[in-house]
Amino acid sequence: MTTMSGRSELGISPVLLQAIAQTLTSSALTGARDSGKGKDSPSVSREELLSKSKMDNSTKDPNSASGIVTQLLQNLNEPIASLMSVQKDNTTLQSAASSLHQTSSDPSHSIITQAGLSMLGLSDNEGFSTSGSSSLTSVHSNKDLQTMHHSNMVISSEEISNFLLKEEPSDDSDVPQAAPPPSSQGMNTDVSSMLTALASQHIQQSMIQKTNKQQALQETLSPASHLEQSLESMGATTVAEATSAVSLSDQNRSQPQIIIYSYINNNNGRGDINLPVPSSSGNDIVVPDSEVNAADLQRTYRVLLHPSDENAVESKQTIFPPNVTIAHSSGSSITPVTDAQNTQEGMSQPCPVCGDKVSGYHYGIFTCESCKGFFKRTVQNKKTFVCPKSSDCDINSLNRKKCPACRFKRCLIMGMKLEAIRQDRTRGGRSSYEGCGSHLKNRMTPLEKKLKRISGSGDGAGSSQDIDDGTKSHRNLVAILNHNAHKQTPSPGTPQIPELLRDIMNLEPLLSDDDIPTDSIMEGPFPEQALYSYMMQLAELRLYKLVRWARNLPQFGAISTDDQILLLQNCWSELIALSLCWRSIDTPGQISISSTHHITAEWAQHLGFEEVVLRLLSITDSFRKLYLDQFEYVALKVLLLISPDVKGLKEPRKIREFQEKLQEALYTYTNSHYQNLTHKFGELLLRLPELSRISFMSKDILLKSLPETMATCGLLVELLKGENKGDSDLGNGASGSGGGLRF
DNA sequence: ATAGCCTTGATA
DNA sequence: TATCAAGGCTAT
Repeated sequence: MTTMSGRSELGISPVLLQAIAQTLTSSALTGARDSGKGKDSPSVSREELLSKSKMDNSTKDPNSASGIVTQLLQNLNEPIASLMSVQKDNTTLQSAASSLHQTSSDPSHSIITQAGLSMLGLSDNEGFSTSGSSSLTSVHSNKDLQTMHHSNMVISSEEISNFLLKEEPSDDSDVPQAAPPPSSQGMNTDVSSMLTALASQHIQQSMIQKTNKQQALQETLSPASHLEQSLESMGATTVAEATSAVSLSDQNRSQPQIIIYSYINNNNGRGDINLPVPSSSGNDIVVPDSEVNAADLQRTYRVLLHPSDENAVESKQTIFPPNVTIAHSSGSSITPVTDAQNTQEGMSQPCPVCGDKVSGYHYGIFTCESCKGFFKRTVQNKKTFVCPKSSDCDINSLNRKKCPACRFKRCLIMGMKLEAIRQDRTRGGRSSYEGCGSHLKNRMTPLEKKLKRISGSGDGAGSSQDIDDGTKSHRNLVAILNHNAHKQTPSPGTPQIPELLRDIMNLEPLLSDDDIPTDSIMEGPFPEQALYSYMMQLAELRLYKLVRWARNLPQFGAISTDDQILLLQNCWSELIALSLCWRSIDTPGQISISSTHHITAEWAQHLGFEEVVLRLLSITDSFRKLYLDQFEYVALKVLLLISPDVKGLKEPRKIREFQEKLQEALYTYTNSHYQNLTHKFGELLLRLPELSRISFMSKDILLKSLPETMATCGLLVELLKGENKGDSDLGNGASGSGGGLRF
């Protein structure tokens, strides 16, 4: 019934229109690297829109879509405008602080909502502490606090403290004096230090609660309650990977530190921990045969990895043991670790490949002497191995000779680096491949040392900009598989990647979280309320990025604006769900909502959305087993967007054509790159309906936990309400202003 | 082929 | 100059 443009039919809300109008008319490629194509989108300039709209106003129904666009374009002082600016200046705190007043006062309510947001990938990618997340902790560095100190705050400290104290009036007394981070000394009257102090207390409390719960649960799963014991009991080998703490002074922006444990489990039991490789499909990892030299192997590896290196945040390389609480003595910080400690830690762990005694840092990880030699021989001599079984052999120091295929696979999974093998075989010297010294990258400042001393625990192993180093498991496997396919295709040189896919890939930087502010209140633990408010702001930002990304997609600009809007309305949550899966591809058992935050099913259960997380985990598993790679991932995203069957499209045919091109590109790519995975293309497409189900469930949860006070602000809320419009007439009626989206 | 030990050489 | 992560050598 909604086949024509115009507000009465489309029912596009002003907020969404404004958002889209802004993003569609702004110089959209800012922040993106040159796509090389310079494809200027055919959309009209803002001036054009404005002048056109003026005419429209005088001659047409002011309720027409373009009329509304005009109004919105002329009236840019809405919340959206300020949100847009958050990316560029430091008013984040201001926005967040002002939102504090709007937040529901029901803490549990907010927790759920916040978690829901996180699940949808709407939280910040870096530096946020979803308070109480058991997988990680955050630290306040001196720098963070200074940044906070200098932030442009418009809200008074009194206001914030009143708010916070009002939220949790009685709890504070229960908390043992969780001192504010020592680095806050001298600023005790600041808002920042006050927030930090409060945050410490809050987070400590929730950590205590969660630890108890998780321990209880964990003990039902395994008799051990401690990390090491637990992993050992599962037959797992632990390895301290990336045991480097953040060298905050070396970074432009600080990140919370996280404890990273790479682990592997041979039991494959209950889906708790899985090898990030298929065990059922029987796809052996086969090292290139003797016609292919090591240089080829490495070249392939690089070719595949290069594009997403730009966008490293998309694929996390850390694996957290699920269902494990990492205990630390203080709720507010973990401890920087010295080089010596890192080395010591690495040396004291068993070899991650076979469990033997570690002899040193070899090819990117700490391994034993034999696995070092094995990896070297294998790569240098271009060995080809095929597992006689199902590619999931157990590898230990006793049987490691039995199956070199699985041993080598495990080397790669654990993060041994092909590029560490020197092609020229020169001896001596230091290597320079990326991550070669990731265990030595800590240079603690005196203040960090102080922090460490005070927090007094040495179990923290952080990772900074090298977060992507180490276990490049999925990528490595994909690289090898890909290489194997190339071997069969005697076409030398770079693999053919359809231009369309390459163009799409070039837009990925638009979705990166690089420009999301990481310095201010969201650093470190923070009370749920403020965190939630701030996350709402970030949620908005991510949705804007989505719009901007879509707008720059090849051919998307040729679609009429109304159709663009419909398509975006239709798929935004699926896109977020899919990106969550991609983020989580290397964290089996966990959904990585950001580079630093991971949700286990258990935690999700605690917060009431276990079902969604389980489904996400399941679909992520299947992507992993299918060796989904980055080109396929971006193609799937666009396929989600370009769906000609959306109701109300003006030009479904045009959209269908685009869809067909895309489908063909993906088909070509997948079939040529994965010749031994003949079912891959179809399997990938078959995941999309499930993604829709997941996103529907997520939206439902989010909507139900949406505080009343948030009812009027933001694109996210607009979209959510639009979803709900059909069932309950939440929005305003036929001609209300700023109501829900109607379809 | 494996794995323990040796040699090398750029870097801190 | 000490370190340490590369490659080399060789008994098994």
